[in-house]
Amino acid sequence: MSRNFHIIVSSMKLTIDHKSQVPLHVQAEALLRKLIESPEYVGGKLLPNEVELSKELGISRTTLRQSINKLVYDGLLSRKKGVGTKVAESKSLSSKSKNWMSFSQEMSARGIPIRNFELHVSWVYPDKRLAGFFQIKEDKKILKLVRLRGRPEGPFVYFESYFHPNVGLTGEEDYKAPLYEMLEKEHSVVAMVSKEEISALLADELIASKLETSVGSPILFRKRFVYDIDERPIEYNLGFYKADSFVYTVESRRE
Amino acid sequence: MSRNFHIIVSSMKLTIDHKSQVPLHVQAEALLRKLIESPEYVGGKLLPNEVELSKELGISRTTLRQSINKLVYDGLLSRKKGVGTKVAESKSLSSKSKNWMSFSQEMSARGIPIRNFELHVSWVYPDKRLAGFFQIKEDKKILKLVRLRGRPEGPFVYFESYFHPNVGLTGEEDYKAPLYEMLEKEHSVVAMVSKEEISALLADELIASKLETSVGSPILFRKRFVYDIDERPIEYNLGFYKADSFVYTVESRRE
DNA sequence: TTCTTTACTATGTATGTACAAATGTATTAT
DNA sequence: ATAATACATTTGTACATACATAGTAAAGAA
Repeated sequence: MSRNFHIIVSSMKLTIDHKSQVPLHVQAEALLRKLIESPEYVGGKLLPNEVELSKELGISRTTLRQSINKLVYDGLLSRKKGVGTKVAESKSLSSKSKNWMSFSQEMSARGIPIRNFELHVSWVYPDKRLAGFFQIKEDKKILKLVRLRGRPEGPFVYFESYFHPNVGLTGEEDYKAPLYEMLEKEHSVVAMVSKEEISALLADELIASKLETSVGSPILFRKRFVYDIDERPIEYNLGFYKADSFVYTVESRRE
Repeated sequence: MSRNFHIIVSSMKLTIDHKSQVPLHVQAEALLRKLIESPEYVGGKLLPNEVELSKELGISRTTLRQSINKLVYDGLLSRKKGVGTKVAESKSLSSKSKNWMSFSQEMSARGIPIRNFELHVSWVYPDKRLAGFFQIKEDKKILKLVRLRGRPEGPFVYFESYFHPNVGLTGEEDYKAPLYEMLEKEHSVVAMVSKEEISALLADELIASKLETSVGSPILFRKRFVYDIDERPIEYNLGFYKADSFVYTVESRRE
């Protein structure tokens, strides 16, 4: 007989599916992430102890600890020997940070009219890096979207985007409209988490010609990894910004 | 009979002491940190596999994995199933905005030793921009802090900081310690909000010479405005990062 | 050759177990 | 009352073990 392992918090039922392909410690981590959002625990109440919780979820204490460790490392939980585990007081400000916007939203928020200079849609084989990010095989084609956008006077950003096959894009969509809105309405894909890496580099010939600048001019380079609510990868995005016409802003607040 | 567990790399003998009070996984982590600094492994050579290595060190595979996991999380190692573990190619540093950390905290969290190459403290008249930000008159001197910091091998960031007079800095403080902690403890000033503008530029002569790179190389430029709990300005900070050794990361989550 | 199958290697996932150490609480002795 | 002691609780450390899965390479079939 197959039991159904779960935990109920704020009349919300969080379960672990032992038949799922998703590793148990990943499921447990996702579950804990939701758990610690609930008002019951943000107040500083201790979580159920590890032995209890592992029993409730039907996983071993070792596996559970694997998940907890990650959250501790991320600064979401804090533990004390002999006491217990609770939501960290300085619960990261990531959730509060408001920089979750699509390009068009970012621009219109600044009052800048957008123009699309180029737009190419194609199906390509992922390289190792992409296949790794999307967790797919390299012989499975994915949608590639290349966009050159900017102000009426001229382009200032060159995008290269790749999308996970499961997102269900056909390549026939209207890519002039805000992308994430379209994904949500037409494909029921909700972009939830975005991880970005920002660095600087010099324009090579391709980038320089696209952005109508000279080789060796400074470029703000942004890699963006977008995930849905279950931390599944949706989009891999490379953005090359002309540094003299774009500034990336971040606002963070300690809690 | 007590065996002596160790590993030899670059004629350096790294050992694990089973009689020590320090937990084995902590010792193993420290050992691996040294190990992966050696030229043998930075080249991309695979580390000994987990089963072998755990035997050599006289610890269980589980314990060893605990150490490796942490280094993977810190971005120092990368693993591939069926292949092995090696030093991550882009062993470049990154800054996680979500944790609201000072430079030294960011670095020490990643196990990177910091070195201060230069440190200059002076009192200067603010220019218009600074006076405007701090809401003070231009004839009121403010504290200027210039720092050149980086890894033992060489500097990778050049900071220019200015502080509001009301913060109460005398210029005699210990600026090698984490700055915001010191402000909080000794001057009861709590940094709360940080607004950052990130862009790219080319190294000019000053920056190039300080960062030991060439004129025209790509620099990640970060302006940082720091405010206290009442939104009063505390610090104005300019950071010039060598782009090839620093990546700025942002993680955001929609609510 | 070229493709397929097979074997091997290394990491990934998961469990069960045992004892250590820190903390808080209840009990007892002074 | 106060201090010392004992006990229960909870996380921390550590091990042995088993099987799953991805990647690589060698052997075999077309």
